[in-house]
Amino acid sequence: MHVTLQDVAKLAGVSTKTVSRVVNNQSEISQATRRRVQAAIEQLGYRPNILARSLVNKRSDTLAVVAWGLEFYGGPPRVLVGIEQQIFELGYSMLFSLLPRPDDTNINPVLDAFVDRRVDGIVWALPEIGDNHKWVKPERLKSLPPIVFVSMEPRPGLSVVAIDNRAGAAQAVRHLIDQGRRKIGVITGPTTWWESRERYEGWKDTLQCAGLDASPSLVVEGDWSAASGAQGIRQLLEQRPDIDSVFAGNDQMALGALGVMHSLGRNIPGDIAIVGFDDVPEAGFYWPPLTTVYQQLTEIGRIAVQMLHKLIKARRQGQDDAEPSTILLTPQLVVRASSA
Amino acid sequence: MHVTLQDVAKLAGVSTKTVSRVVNNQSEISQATRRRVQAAIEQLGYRPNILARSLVNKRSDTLAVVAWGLEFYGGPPRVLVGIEQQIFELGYSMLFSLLPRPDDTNINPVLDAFVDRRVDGIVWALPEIGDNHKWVKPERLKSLPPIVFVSMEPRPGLSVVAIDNRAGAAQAVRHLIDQGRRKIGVITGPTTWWESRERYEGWKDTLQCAGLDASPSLVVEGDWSAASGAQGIRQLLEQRPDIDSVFAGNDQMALGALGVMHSLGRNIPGDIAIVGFDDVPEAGFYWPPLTTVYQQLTEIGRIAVQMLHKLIKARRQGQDDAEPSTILLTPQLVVRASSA
DNA sequence: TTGTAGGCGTTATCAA
DNA sequence: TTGATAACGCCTACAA
Repeated sequence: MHVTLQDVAKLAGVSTKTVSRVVNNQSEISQATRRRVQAAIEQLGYRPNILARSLVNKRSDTLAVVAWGLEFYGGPPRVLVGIEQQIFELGYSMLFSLLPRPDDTNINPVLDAFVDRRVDGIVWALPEIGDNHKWVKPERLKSLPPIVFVSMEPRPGLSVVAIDNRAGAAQAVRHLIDQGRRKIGVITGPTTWWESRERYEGWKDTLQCAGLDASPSLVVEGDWSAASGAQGIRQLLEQRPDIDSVFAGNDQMALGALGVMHSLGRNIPGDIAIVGFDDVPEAGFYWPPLTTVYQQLTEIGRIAVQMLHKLIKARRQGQDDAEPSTILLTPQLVVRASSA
Repeated sequence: MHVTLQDVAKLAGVSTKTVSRVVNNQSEISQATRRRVQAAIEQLGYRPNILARSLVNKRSDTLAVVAWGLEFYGGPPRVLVGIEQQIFELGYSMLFSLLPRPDDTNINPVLDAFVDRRVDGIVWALPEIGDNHKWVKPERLKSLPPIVFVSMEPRPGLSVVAIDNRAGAAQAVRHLIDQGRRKIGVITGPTTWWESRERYEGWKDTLQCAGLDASPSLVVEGDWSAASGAQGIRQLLEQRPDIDSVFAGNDQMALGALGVMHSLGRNIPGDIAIVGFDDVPEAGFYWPPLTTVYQQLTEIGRIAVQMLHKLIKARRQGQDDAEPSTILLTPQLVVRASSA
């Protein structure tokens, strides 16, 4: 079926090892034979069997990636693009898996599939929700290739890349305060999500430091969807008719809030200022254009793969796993008309 | 490093072949030895090396997927989710690649990487743009595993799954006509895109059949972005101040158009009705909620993989490639306030 | 029911 | 500079 080294060797009148050397640009080979072999390779359309190579080399040059939620909002795809680009640029292939649910704790089948295929490393790009990180234990990690976690709460001994959600939320709230707002409500994502809690804490800390009200009546919980944002702001207005601004945990919920304001005939930002989080590509075209917090998600993906690459190289050199590190990127506020 | 069949065999006091039988649930084995072997497997934490297995079986149980544009709009991620789910459910692993540019004609490195890894099949999930399908020739395909194309113009001899964009656009325009609109402009995607041309043709055919104006002054070309939608409607209003509605080639461009209408103080749908295409999750929360065309993108992904699976099985049984087929899914109009 | 021998396609070792 | 031989981990054929 497929052309093999043997076929090429036979045609070129050399040994398989010689062909192998040509294929891998190894050591010195006489120009003459090299050319002869190369001609044979092209004539036969030879392509090396990476599986066989991996078997003997004990490395698959493949990285595994686990993700979730590509279809629901804009974040995961952007992270994935960064991951894929960096994987490709480093010469790896990418094995890809989605979890059916983000808080799935039944992750062993996924991990086993990766191990069975002898991937060189794993990028775990799932949000931290509830207990879904509990499987990460030293004894389990020992039987796995190096792993880098994306968007998980940093923990000693683990390699983690994440956005500093707290700092991002603080920027957003600080901006509202600077605009003269004093009654600042918040629509959080699900409190089971670490990222969501961080954004909430950023809201709370900033208000408290400024000596402003951060009481529970200013807080409602959404589920990231625009519908929950709409529901959320209705509830907020009921609890606290005096609010002058709202910080939403993501752009979708902010969008839902905008819609409710329109249908109530309220003016934005005149009556109420609204700020989101994420800076989805459309945010600048919402009505009014949405002030939000831009996250370097593609960069996060790239950095995660770079870290992983280092861990892999380190383990190969017998360094008993290079010191794991944590990288937190600080997002950037993007001011638009919904708040100014 | 890794536990092998040999290790298990030694511990259980049997031959490697016996262990292999247990691992693969093969033929009859005495309960006694089976249990003994299984105990050894668990004790050692044995995991089969799929690479070695693939080498001898001449099948990797891996499907390759090529995509593009995950970060720009909502379509590709939804297709990808369907692809991944179906791949997983059929017991394959998924090798994943993104192209840096969708109209890249330099696809040989990508294909080679797949062939080198002996993938069992390929899902080519790239939009058809310009000449980017020209590499698909019988002689090239012969040296490749089975391929299914997603969102490409159907061609004899190829397996293609796509949305019937023309029918979708026709539904949208027909709806506008039914609402009493008579001067219906269109903001198309890039005309280099097959999908975009199809939607344009749907617009044109429907208007012509209804005896309405479909002249070039009613047409502007965007690039799928919200910004181009904004630019597009400005240009349309200049060319044809008399338009009473606009069909946008996707939801992003429709969103851009909505924004311009707001800033001009025009009423939607009173002054101008607007219809999009895609039904992104947020479309129902745009202001006003956007009438648009829902595409079964996840379904497209699943169907593509199912077709691929059949092609693979057929080729294994020596059927000289099962008859390739084309599947066109008809999208569904979703009526919201922007047009009614 | 179980085991032995051989090979899948590649690379490393070590000798020529 | 080249080549024979032995792995890598698994599975199939054929025996026992």
